Amino acid sequence: MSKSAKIKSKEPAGGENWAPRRQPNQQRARATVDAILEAAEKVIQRKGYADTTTNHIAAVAGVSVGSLYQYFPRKEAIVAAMLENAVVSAGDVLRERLLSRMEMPLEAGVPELIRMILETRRAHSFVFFGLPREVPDLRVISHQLTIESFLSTTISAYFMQHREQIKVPDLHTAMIMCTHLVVGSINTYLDGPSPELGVDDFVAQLSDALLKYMMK
Amino acid sequence: MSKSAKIKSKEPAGGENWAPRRQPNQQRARATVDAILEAAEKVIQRKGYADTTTNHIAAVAGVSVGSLYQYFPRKEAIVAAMLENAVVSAGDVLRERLLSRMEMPLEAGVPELIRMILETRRAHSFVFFGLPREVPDLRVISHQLTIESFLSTTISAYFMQHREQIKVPDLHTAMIMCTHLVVGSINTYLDGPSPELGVDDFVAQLSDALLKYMMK
Amino acid sequence: MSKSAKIKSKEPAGGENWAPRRQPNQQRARATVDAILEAAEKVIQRKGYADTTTNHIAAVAGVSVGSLYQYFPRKEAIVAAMLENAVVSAGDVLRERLLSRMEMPLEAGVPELIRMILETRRAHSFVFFGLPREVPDLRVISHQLTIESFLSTTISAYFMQHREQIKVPDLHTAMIMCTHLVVGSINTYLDGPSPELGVDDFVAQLSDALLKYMMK
Amino acid sequence: MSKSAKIKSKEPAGGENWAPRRQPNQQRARATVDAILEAAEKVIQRKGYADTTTNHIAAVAGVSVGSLYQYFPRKEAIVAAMLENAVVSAGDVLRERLLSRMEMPLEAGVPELIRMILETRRAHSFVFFGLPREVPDLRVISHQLTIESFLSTTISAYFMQHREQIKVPDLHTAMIMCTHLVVGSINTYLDGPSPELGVDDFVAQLSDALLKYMMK
DNA sequence: TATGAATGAGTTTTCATTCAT
DNA sequence: AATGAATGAAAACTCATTCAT
Repeated sequence: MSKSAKIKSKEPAGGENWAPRRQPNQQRARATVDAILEAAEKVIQRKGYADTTTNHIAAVAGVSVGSLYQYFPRKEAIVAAMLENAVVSAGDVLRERLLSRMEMPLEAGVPELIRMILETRRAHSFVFFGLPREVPDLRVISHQLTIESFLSTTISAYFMQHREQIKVPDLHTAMIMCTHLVVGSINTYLDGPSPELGVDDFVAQLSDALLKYMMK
Repeated sequence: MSKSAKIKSKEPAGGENWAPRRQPNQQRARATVDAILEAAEKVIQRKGYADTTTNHIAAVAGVSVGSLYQYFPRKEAIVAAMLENAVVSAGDVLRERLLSRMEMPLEAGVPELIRMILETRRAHSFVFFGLPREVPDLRVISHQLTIESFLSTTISAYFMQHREQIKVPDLHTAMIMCTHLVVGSINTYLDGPSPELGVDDFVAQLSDALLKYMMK
Repeated sequence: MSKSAKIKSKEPAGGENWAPRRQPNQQRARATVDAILEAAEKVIQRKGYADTTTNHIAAVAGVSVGSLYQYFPRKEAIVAAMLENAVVSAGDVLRERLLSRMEMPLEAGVPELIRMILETRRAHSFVFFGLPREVPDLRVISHQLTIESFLSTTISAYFMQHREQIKVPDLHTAMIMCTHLVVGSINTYLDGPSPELGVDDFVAQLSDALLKYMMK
Repeated sequence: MSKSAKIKSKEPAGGENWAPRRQPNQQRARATVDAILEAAEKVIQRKGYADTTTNHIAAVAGVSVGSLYQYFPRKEAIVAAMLENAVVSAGDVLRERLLSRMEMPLEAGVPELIRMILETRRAHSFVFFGLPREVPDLRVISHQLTIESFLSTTISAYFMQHREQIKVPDLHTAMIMCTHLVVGSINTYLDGPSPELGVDDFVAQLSDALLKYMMK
């Protein structure tokens, strides 16, 4: 039983409610929510989710626990919001940058694409890698929401644009495989301890592998 | 000193102690330890580490909490032991199977290698993927101990054996990159929800990509 | 960090922190603290410190354990607070009463003084005698804080006031000795099982001994 | 409820049984008992009674817990035995030394007596002072058994021997008072932190006070 | 008689969440 | 809307004691 579940549940036991408790439409409220989210990221990053107390988050945010619970019905709702924020913003950035490179030829575009993904992941590293790992109940929503799906779409979209250059018997399979190769390698690369490969080298090699895979 | 005080100063304030508290040299003890480990795997897999209580593990193992703590000084020590067990046994299997395939030509050996790694990982899936994610303090030792390093060595060893067929400017870089590609892709593949690609297809594709990458 | 891990590293590893966790500035809080302190005295007196659980104290105080720990970071902090309270209040009483008797001649003043000390000690008997004995870690602070030092000062002050009547070669030594005689005898008297000597007799005899000791 | 009481009591709930479980009549057994007692003193002195586990005592004694419980039915029985040992041996020493000084005149005998008591107490300091304080349930038996009563008897005996020199209206009261003065002062003296008075000075002053008190 | 593995009730302490003000 | 005191269920861990071998 998770800690939240342990609590004498006053909620009539309906489905989970991940949404913030109220839409903060007023400025003051918006500021409060932001302060909480910021504080949460700071604190959780330092101490880990399990060791972060809502009271501590509230204190760092400069609000009372009561206020915190006004906007987030349970602890997990805070990290859910963090994740959503990050995913949305990262997705926006990615989409935008991709659009302007859609026409780039594969030889130049693939390294660009890889680098973009790498950087986006690194920028939000903690939220993307750390959080879903530490918050068990977040994993469910994480897999749907995570940038993974954005990436998959993004990558596919780009390759579809250049599909006539691609020499593979089954395009769909290749798409999936590309996603695995790109996302997987980047994960392993970023997740490991200090890498034995410079970023530029890594990007170059991965691009090389990808291009060879797809263009005979 | 009161009970609470005991907690503070029990360990002489050195680094963490992951080792089992005593070596069970009698068979009754050995059985207890095994039962605990088995129960732990079962329970943690089902409920997640954070939601698993030591009392529950003990109950499932059919022993008392006291016995549990006789052999594992803290909750984390249990999962540490699980991880070590899995890493060692997986490593053994892998090494052995690899040796008998060392002479296989790349075209046949690479798929074999990939499949072997994939299967080993899948067999111990939870311990390799789930555990280190859920147990923050395990991550440190996990990275050193994890099969990752075995894999890296394993893969490198095989490719070195066939290095004259490999057409890459920098063999070292290629080795590293191969590890990222293999391990990363397999992780992503296994880690995702139900895969859109059959195992055979996945292995075939990954092998294809790898061979192309390394042999022009 | 898991629950157990929290325990280890909660306090930044400095010296013990005996201070109450927060200053109860609101009256509700003040009432809670007082209730806890009262309950603690009652319960510990009856069952002994080692056999008193914080849950029980809280229950008797009519508050939740959580509240208890809001104000007292560890079990020992409760008795530390009790001791400090008692020492301060006893010291105040003693000082005040002594001042109004400073001019009393030795023959009348010494019995007065002895009786005062006896009564003060008896009033707070448990806190002064029992507590420091039962709570090992309290002993350190107890010796500095204890009324012992107050007594020593108090007694010395009075005798210094009348030093011209005192016929001893070394006034300093005599002062120290007097403290030992008074405090020691009173301790033994109060600490024993039912005394074989009435209080009045005891005070008279001790006064007698003291006066003879100091005035030839 | 004390810890021992908590245990599912297999004992039919008769009166306490403080006696060692069996009379160790064989050599090996005697050695075991002694080893346990020695280990107990060493360990308890260092860590305090509450923090000393029976397992630890057994380990230090070089025997198994099982053996320990063969001879001491409960943890407290160990300290009870320690106390009894000390009291008996101290009593013997005291009695013997006193007998040879019975005829000494008060002026020389009183300092001798005081020094004897002081030294005996200091020699067994921990057992006499520390133990009874730390072991709640020991206090009952402690008061009857403690050297206190020996002292009282001892002191009285000596003074009775010289009662014709004593000029007090009520000899009985004086006896009691003397015990309080001697025992109390010595306690306070020994119990305090580093004393401000040398032993010789202390003995001299206390003797002085005593003699003046009793001989006008 | 010795051993030491096993027991399990009981303790301290935490922290998500509520609610009176 | 905000505050922060109060709540209390639950978890990790200990250790006196037992008992099968």
